[in-house]
Amino acid sequence: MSAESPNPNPAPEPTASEHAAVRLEKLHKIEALGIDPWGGRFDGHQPIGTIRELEALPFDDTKPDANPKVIAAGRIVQRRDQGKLFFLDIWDHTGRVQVMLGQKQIGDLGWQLANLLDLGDLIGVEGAFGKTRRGELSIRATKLTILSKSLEPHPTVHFGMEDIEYRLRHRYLDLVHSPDTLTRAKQRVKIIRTMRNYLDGLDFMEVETPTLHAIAGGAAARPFETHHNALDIPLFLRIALELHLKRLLVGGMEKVYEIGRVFRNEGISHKHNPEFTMMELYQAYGDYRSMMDLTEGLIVACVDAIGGGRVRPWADKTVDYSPPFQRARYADLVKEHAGCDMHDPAAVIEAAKKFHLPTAGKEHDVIVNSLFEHCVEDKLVGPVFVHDYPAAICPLTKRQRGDARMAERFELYVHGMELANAYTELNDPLTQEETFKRQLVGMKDEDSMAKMDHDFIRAQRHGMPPAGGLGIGIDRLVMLLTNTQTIRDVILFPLLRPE
RNA sequence: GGAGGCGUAGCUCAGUCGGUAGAGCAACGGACUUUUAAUCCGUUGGUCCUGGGUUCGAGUCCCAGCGCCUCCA
Repeated sequence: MSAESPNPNPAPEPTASEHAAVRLEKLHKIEALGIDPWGGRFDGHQPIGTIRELEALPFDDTKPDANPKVIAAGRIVQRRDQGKLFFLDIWDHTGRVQVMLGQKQIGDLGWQLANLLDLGDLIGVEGAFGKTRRGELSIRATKLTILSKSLEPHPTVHFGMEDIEYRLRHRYLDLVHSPDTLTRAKQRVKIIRTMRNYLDGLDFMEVETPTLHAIAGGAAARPFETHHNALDIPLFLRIALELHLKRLLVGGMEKVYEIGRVFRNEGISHKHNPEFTMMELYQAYGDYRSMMDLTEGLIVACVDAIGGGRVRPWADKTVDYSPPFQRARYADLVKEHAGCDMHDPAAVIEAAKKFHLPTAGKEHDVIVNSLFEHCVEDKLVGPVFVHDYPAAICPLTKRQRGDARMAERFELYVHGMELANAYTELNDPLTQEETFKRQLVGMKDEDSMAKMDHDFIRAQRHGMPPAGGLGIGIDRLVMLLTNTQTIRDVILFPLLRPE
């Protein structure tokens, strides 16, 4: 980093609180005992969830070895001192368990260490597992190891993590203290893994394509700009995976997919994060109808994978993911909700005016689409495949054989959210070149779905197979399946303005 | 981009009409070897988001800014 451009995102200053000072002092006291407060390798511990599954036995003080020995590691989340006996609750991502630290049981040095432990410290314990007199599953520690000292105070168990901003800026604490956050993170992993397994089972090949693009195409979005120093060229972070995956179709990869991050330099909302995860797949010799079947199977597999049935809650409503999903023609929906024939220019303009939508200087299909967005989208409960889109807003899509005004495309909607987008891929480089040019005329870059990409056209000119293509927004899928109304809670570290 | 809401102790929150900055938990000191939101006694802890303004006096009212949230485009 050059001297002229200091780090624009400096980390916030460490807390200069009294709490931090007290903990630092304890750290030094631990060091004075000859103990490394930062721990090290710690072998043999089991997940706490697994330990809890052991059959619980009553303690028998006369035979301390009678109960099974366990080793656990976790974060101290609660502490109840009882004179010369401390009860600690330690937590790991699989559960929580009580630990008993007795002065007699853990020895002199162990007891001195025990007195220097705080909420938030990571410890390892070894001891017999059983129940207390009150019936609480506990590890009666005979050995105590500190694995890491926390120099900052942690939220208390029963009054923590209410403030949304605090949770987002301290996601590591949120994971510990908000069970839903950890559960969602695990469900997200499961959904993505299910998707991979499903596609791998269909002989799709997973690939990785570049994130840095010379031309950011494949979607209508403003890209992030960057610069490569050695080549001295501008580069853009990708806004879609599409154009490289299609090049691979030309290369003979007949079934190909990628799950990866895309970046769009746009506003932030409960449905939008500037970087998000897309799954895109392409299947040679398929079309948008075969994509519908695949989409349905894929989504149902994900629904089944996280359990809880196919009728799932969404806010105060529900969504039924039982196949087959409903199908509806775009034109019929426009007719039903906007009250006009989408192929009748005069009727479309009249309808647009009725809903106070701008029409000046806009192409017919663009007006139709704004009618769709304004009148139809919110009413789509779904899951519903909306199919056969106006061609002009689909520059990468093959036109219908009998009606060039329409494109072979569908989107899958659930409660007004676009969950999937698919089409019969345009593989005719001559038409492709035209639609790229046509999109460019009188349109701002960020509004255009297509930017002239000569390298892509050249690839297509070498013979791209007819194909079906599908894109699924992973974040929105996870939102829907985990009943999470904001994208910030399905992304562990959503973008926030630096403090 | 527009409108509204919120911002007070480490955390969760009160704070009346503008009149000494509060509680619970956490922390600190003490008692306690079967507690479990342990209990009991005592103590500490504040840039009231920031900067202006009005006022004898501002957490409170006004203006501007920052951050987050919600809704709208």
